[in-house]
Amino acid sequence: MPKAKIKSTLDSAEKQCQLRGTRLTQKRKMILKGLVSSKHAMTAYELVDHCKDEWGESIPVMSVYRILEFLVGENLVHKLKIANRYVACIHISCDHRHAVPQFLICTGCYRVEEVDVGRSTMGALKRNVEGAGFELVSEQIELDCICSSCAGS
Amino acid sequence: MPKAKIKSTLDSAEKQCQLRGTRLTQKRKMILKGLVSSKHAMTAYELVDHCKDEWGESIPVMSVYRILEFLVGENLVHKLKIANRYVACIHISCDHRHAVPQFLICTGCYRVEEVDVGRSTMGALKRNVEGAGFELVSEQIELDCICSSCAGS
DNA sequence: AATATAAGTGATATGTTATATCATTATTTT
DNA sequence: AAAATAATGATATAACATATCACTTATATT
Repeated sequence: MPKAKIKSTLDSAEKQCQLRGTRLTQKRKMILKGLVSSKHAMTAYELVDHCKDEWGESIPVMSVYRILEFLVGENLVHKLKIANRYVACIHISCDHRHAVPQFLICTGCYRVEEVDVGRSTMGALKRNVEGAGFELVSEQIELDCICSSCAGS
Repeated sequence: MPKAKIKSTLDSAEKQCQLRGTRLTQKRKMILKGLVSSKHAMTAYELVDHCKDEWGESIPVMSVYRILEFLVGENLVHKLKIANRYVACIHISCDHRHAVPQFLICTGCYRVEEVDVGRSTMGALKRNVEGAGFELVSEQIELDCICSSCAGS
């Protein structure tokens, strides 16, 4: 991802936080930057290492988890539960509210693509949920895949 | 689940293993029984406790993980990755191959319902996968929900 | 039946992911 | 500046999972 795009994404994130009256602190920005810069979903511990290696910053893992929790709450980051990893939301720059996300997660390298689930598709899944007397808590589809690069090797 | 149904399910599982030339040993049967008897998805450690409490059997957690791996391989048990838990397949008794499963997982009590995803719905999700140059590895949809009983309280 | 082979299980250690709790520091409000 | 609130650090531990080697049980071969 080009530097300029990263910067504008972080600026956009900051603006969104300001609007909501929350603060994108330096540490939070750093974690978000780590995720925005990566095509791959990362664990909290990998982010600790990344901050140390890339910027010489030692952030305790507890803080990273808290920061991730904050970023998820601000809709800037998604937690991928099937992988126990985190990715930046691809919609940070385009302010608008996005549709239900479908995450394609490479089980080889954890590269992630985020696409939109169509309304009718989501409707069908939701009808199954309601038909069983359940309520959907988290509107997010995660699928174990392999990316072209991992499939080729 | 009524005792008779549990027994017939285990018998069916045993038969399927025989056909494939694999063995449903006593320990494996015990773990499967634990899952078949439960409406709730369970962790490996919970199964250790269950075997101890219910049948006075001490099974090391390492063995439980191995047994779960076996049972998943035999399509008798599903691993729910978003919950780090396991559930018995609902199709053990009805020999036939089932469609792509959609798991509705209560985040409150881990009660699970397994339903079928419609062909067209799955087709739409798959097109998204292929459109991004990925390949689906595991045909299984898991959704975080709340069950009626947990929603009521 | 005795032996060889393979499959299954036990024991031990350790790795990975995540949370609880209390202390400290930084920011905002009064 | 003091008080209140928010954020972070430090430490400990819980929860989930795998690696490896030893031992036992079941199956196949002689």
